[in-house]
Amino acid sequence: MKKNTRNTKAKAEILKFINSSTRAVSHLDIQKSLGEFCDRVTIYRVLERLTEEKSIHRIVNVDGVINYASCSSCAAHHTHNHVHFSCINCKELSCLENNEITLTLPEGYQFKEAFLTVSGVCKECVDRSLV
Amino acid sequence: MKKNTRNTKAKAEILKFINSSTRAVSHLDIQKSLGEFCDRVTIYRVLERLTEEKSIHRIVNVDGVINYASCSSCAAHHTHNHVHFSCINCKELSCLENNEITLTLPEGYQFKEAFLTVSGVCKECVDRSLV
DNA sequence: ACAATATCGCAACAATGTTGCATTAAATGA
DNA sequence: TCATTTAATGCAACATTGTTGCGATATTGT
Repeated sequence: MKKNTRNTKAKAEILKFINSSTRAVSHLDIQKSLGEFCDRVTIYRVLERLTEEKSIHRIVNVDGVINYASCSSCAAHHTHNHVHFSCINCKELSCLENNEITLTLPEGYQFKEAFLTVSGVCKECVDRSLV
Repeated sequence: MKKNTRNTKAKAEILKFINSSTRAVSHLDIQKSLGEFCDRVTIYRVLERLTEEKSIHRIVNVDGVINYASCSSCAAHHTHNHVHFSCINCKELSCLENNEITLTLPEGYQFKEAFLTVSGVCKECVDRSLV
């Protein structure tokens, strides 16, 4: 008995926002963007659904905040172990290219997922602080 | 005008708990362990202080929960970019040896810190589930 | 169009983290 | 040792973030 998912306005709008964003966005980002478009709870539920459908993916930021992205560059090497960059100033979360990593686990360990994030200051914020 | 920190009972007790734990612990773990020993708020403030003093360090777990550890093996190579391993079963958080990583940031970016965590199942849990 | 039911909005709740302020207790020097 | 200074605590109140139940609504297959 498979549960069918429906394409609702909320889902479409949220996915559009995530797809059009250059960085991973949090629940709060979405809420601010959508305004009164839909309820706070709906956003939680849509995000859950979209994640299950694998239309987006979850990234835990270095401050513990969960972000969502449909990061096409991520998708391209989703099975690989690539690194995310998190700006401590503007909170931008992006994918770092050219950082494919080979991880070696000790004998007997089972690998599930890699969470690789570097924190720092992105170019935009560096430039802005120098002005 | 440097601010002096004091060694209080709460701080001592919390640090003792973290040091004696084999895994990284959350605020909730500490609260459960200490019971009525001190206030919830005090734990938050002590953790903040201990982190500033670098007596412990913060690790964001793969589920977004912030954990604290005094991981001695971490301390040894704290300046390097080494990888943590987080067991999804027993929650054990340990350091992975032989995984020194070279990270390359885009031009103009400033590096601050690397958060590298691999989730999976540790040997102990793998063995146990096979029995 | 109609029925089935996935999804929504709302309210209420739970968990987690923060702030202000009066009180307590470390650390220091007399 | 004792008084003084002020860091740290406890408490209350608040803020933020995430969850759950349920009646109402809207999407989808027929």
